Amino acid sequence: MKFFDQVHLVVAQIPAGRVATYGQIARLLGQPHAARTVGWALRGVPEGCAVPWHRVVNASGRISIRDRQGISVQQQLLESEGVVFSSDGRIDLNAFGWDGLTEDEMRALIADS
DNA sequence: ATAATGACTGGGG
DNA sequence: ACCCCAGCCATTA
Repeated sequence: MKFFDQVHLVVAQIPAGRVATYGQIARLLGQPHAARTVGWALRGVPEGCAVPWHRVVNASGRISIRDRQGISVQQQLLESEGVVFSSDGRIDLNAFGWDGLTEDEMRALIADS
């Protein structure tokens, strides 16, 4: 299984109303320095795909998309799930951050496919 | 096989 | 707290 697929698998575990960071996903997959690659993996997620790509933001609680279009789209999706953005466009990770998965849960997840 | 490409990060200034 | 910069890494536009 490719790294990208594993990324999609993990991201699919993030519950609505919660957010994770690129680095966090990378660490869960045992590649603590592949945060950029995680972003790359999400960039190509098709529109109707089940992967909740919008629930991933950067370590400072901000949206990392380049164009304004995408930013508003992601922010809108998150707000519709109850995630609150501060006036400067930041999310309080202490309040909305995802706990992640235990090592056991991770093993079970990667086991299939 | 090589080089280029980022939706990243942590540390320093 | 903010900006800049040097690592980092799977994939291949």
